[in-house]
Formats: sequence, C-alpha cells, structure tokens
Amino acid sequence: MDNLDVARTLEDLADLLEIQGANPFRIRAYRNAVNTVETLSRPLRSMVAAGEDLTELPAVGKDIAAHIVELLETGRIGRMDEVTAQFPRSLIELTRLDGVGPKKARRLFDELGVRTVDDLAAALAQGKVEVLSGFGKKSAEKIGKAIERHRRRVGRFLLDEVEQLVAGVLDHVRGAPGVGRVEIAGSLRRRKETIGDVDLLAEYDGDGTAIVQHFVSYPDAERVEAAGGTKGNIVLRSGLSIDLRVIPKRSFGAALQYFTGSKEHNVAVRTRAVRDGLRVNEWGVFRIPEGADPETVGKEEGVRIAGETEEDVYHALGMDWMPAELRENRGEVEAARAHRLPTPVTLEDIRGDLQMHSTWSDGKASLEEMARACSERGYAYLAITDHSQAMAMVQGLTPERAREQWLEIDEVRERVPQIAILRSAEVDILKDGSLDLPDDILAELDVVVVSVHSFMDQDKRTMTERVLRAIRHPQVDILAHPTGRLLNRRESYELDVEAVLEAAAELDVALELNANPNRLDLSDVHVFRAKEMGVKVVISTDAHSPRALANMRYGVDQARRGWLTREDVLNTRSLGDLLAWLSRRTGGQGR
DNA sequence: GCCGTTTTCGGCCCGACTGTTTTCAGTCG
Repeated sequence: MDNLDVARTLEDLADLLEIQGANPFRIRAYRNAVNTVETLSRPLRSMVAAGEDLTELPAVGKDIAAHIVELLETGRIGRMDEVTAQFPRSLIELTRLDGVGPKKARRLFDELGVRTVDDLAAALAQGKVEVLSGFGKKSAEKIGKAIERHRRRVGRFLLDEVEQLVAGVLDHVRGAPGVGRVEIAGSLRRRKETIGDVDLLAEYDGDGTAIVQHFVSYPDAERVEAAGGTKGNIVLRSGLSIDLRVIPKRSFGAALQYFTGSKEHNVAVRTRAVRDGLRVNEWGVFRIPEGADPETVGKEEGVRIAGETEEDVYHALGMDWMPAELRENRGEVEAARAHRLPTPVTLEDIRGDLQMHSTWSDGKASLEEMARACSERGYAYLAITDHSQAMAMVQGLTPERAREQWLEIDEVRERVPQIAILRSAEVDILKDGSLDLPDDILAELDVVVVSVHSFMDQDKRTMTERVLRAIRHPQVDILAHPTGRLLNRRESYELDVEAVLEAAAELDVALELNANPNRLDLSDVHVFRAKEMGVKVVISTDAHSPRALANMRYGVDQARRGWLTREDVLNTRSLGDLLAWLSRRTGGQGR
C-alpha cells in the first residue's frame, strides 16, 4: 500500500461521505488531506514505521491520521466500512458521469436501487429516470450520453495528443470577430502529464455571445454542451471536452490565474487573500469595504486592486508571479510570499540528449542522422544508446556489434565535428540485476545507461533488489525510465522508488526523466523527491527518430512541475562539466 | 474534519450554466 493507494481510499471515503450528505466542510477536510497525501514525497508507511506524527502534515488531523495508520496496518478503515454498509462503493463511479453528482447519485440509489453505471443504463432504458422529480427528459438524455462516453473513454489524454487537437480550435477562436488575446489555461497550461479537458480564455469587451457562438461552430465539434454569454463548451469527436470563457480586458489576468488552477492552488491563494480582507475571483482582486457583509457584496464590488494581468493579481496578494507548472499547492504559495520560488529549468538550458536509438537497434534513423539532428537543435553533445543484446527482437548490441558501432561513431565524429558523440548503450538490467554487457565493454563506454525491459511482474522486493544491484555496478551512470510506466497503458512495475532514490543519492547515479509523452517517467512527485534527496536528474528523449528529439520539451515541463532548476539537471551542463561528472569514479582518467 | 497574525470555537473560495423550478438546486471548474 503506497501513498497513492492511501490517497485513493481517502478520496473514495470523501466521495461516499458526500453521497451520504455529510457536512460539506468535513468532506473538504478529507479532500485537502487527499491532496497532501498525493503530493507527499515520502512514503507514509515508512513515516508510520518511524513513529512520526502524521498530524504534522498539513490538513491531516487526529482523525485522518488515525485512519491512515489503520489503513496501513490493517488494510481497512472502520469508518469506511460503516459508510459502505449504507452506500455501495460503486456509487462513486456514478458521480464520475457528466451531469451526475453526489445528490443525484444518492437519489438514483434511494429511489431506483441504482448501484452501478450498468444499473443506471438499464433504468434509463426503462424510462424510470426521466419521471423522477428534479430529473426530467433532458437530464435523462444527457446522462445517457455521459454513459456512452464513459464506456468509450479509457483514460485521460496525453499532452501531445491534446496539443494537436487544441491547435485547430485555437486557430478557430482567434478568427472570431473582435476577439483579443486567446490563451490556454487549466491543466494543459500547467503541463500536467495527462489532461482531462481543456480550458481556453478569449479576451473581449462586451457581450460574449457572438464569440461563444463562433467557438461552438467549430467544425470538428461533435456536440455543444453549453453556450451562454460568457462560456461555451464543445466536445470533439475524440471525446476531448473544451471550455471557452470570454473575459473582458480588465479581468483577463484574474481569469487566467483562476482558470489555470490548480483548484488546490486557487483555494490556497484565495484563503490567503481572505485573511488580508481581499476577495479574489475570476473578475479581479477586490478590497471589500470595512463592515460590508461579504454575502451581499457583488462579484465586482469593492475597490478593484488588480485584474488585468496575472502578475498584478499575484503582486496584489503579496506574492511573486510563478510559472503555471508550480501551481499545485505543494508549497508554492508560501514560497511566493517569501520570495523564494525556484527558477525552473527551461528548454533553452538543455545542452544535450543522453538517450536515443539508431538503426543499430530499433531506431529509424542512422547514427549520423541523429547526430546531425541533435546538432541542429543546438546541442553540444548526444549519447547513442542502442539496446543491448537481451533485446534480441530489436537486434540489441552484442559486444562484437558494440565495437563495430564505435568504429562508425569515430567516422561520424569526423563528419559531424561540431557536436560530441558519446559512446553509450541502454544496457538491460537482467532478471537478477546483472547487466547485459560485459564489464570490458562497459568500461569503454562514455555513458552507461541501464533499464528494465523484462520480467516486469516481479514482486516489489525482488524488483527493488534487482534495480539496486544494477545501479551499484561501478560503471553505471544513469537509470533510465525508472518505474517502467506507460501512461494510460501500463502501470509502473512494483518498485520501492524511495529506496532507489536513496541509493542513487549515495552512489551518485543519475535518474532519467524520460521525456516521451507516453512515459514521463519519473512522475512530477518523484522528480520533486529526487531533488529533495539530492539525486541528479537527466532529461532524455529516448528518441527513435530525429523528429522525436523534439519531445525534450515534455520532459522539461515535467521537471519544472517537480521544481527542478538548471542546477538539478545533469544535461544542462557543458560538455566539459558532464565529462568531469562521468569520470567521478575513475578520478578523471579514461574517457 | 481541520485550523489559528480573527487561535480552542466558529469559520472554512467563488461564480456560471443548465434544467426544472416559480425562486433555486445541482453540477462543474
């Protein structure tokens, strides 16, 4: 049971309490605790084992701390059992349907005995839903469509997919008559690894109905869900839902701040503002007059002190502006007030790419083409990391073929002298943690990258020991895609990431942040933890073609979400500094 | 249920849209 399991359980409990109709503030307390647990970099299990007091954690008090301890020790929470005796856990899934929240889920259960999405589909088919008071024909129709969508959609969208889908919509909205700035907000602006739906903002002074109408006329929109004077929503054929808000110029910064989120970040910002006698909403920052009842004060009443730009909004609250990637309520609000925000690494800081494949294994382009493509990107160095022999299906390198490849590297070095080509390989970590190439070959590589590609179903202890053994090998420099996850497709293998990070810190082995948008492995939370523990991170594309070298930016985005600065990322270093690090164990010899 | 520069009780972020209402509840972000 890791932190995410704990978070999921507490979240389920919050959802069930909401269906039960519990005090909304109690429900919020649970959700706040979920956020703490989700973004906690250290394992709760080891904190409990070390006898640490969980109530020290933000939003975790006596009761929730006890729930967590109980869950870790027994695998259950008594409070949860009480609630599920009354309301089945499957009701939570109902609330995931668009248009169905906790109140409707409860009424469907109480009045129709609906327990699952399938039950609900059956009840709809029998016409039982539309006759319930408060539901009606349109609601029933909407829920039916939500069920279809729910069944079709397996996961959230990947960043690169969303970018392609949104590009056309952006162009379309920018063509609306009289529209000013058009910006992306939401999780897409925060560069989250997966995206649920997209938020766009358009600047326009006046009645926004015409802009919204233009937006919802987008040719690839399969459905229009909403179209009012300030907001519209369309769903593309792919199932991606896109919101557009029309915002007057004086409020554009406040709206951008608000709709960028995250929700947790905004709650923290607004709570902060309330203490200073300010009200923050998507229309601006307002000073509420002394003695006024906040309940009766309108949305734009009081003295406007900010709103046109995001910078103004943060400054009005005594905070520094921060990049959107930091806005996850992981301490950035406090850091912004203390003027201690990190300066996140940028794409321009990257000096080289330390994982890519060529036609020597499963890459699509020759070694020379990859080198030239890296040079065109302005890099100072690259490492060619073809697979090792265990990956026989992709013609992984045997020791003999590795030596042949080095001859070609020598030739390409002469033809492409403007960039340093490092000898490397993505060496398989075999079942028992030994490496897939002999030591004499490893000794002649400039960079040794290791990774797991087989026996991914090993239990946690075995897998962790396997990886630890591999990185203890004195020639190893980088552990690639450390958890093996594929977003929306494959969970990470069982691995004690904390133990691996500890060992990596001690051994001075770097961990890769794989920039492929399907992987983004490490996660932002793991990246954050790596930084805390002083582990170096390498951002690599794992490119199998020149084109895929452009994925570097997704890795940089993820690194920024993990608060990494230029200094934390190994491949921002100059070639000389990188080589110096690579020879850390041989005392500057060889290479 | 949590929390404290309003500190151990009494607060807790805020607004838009939809559908079913006849003044508002529910959902969403």
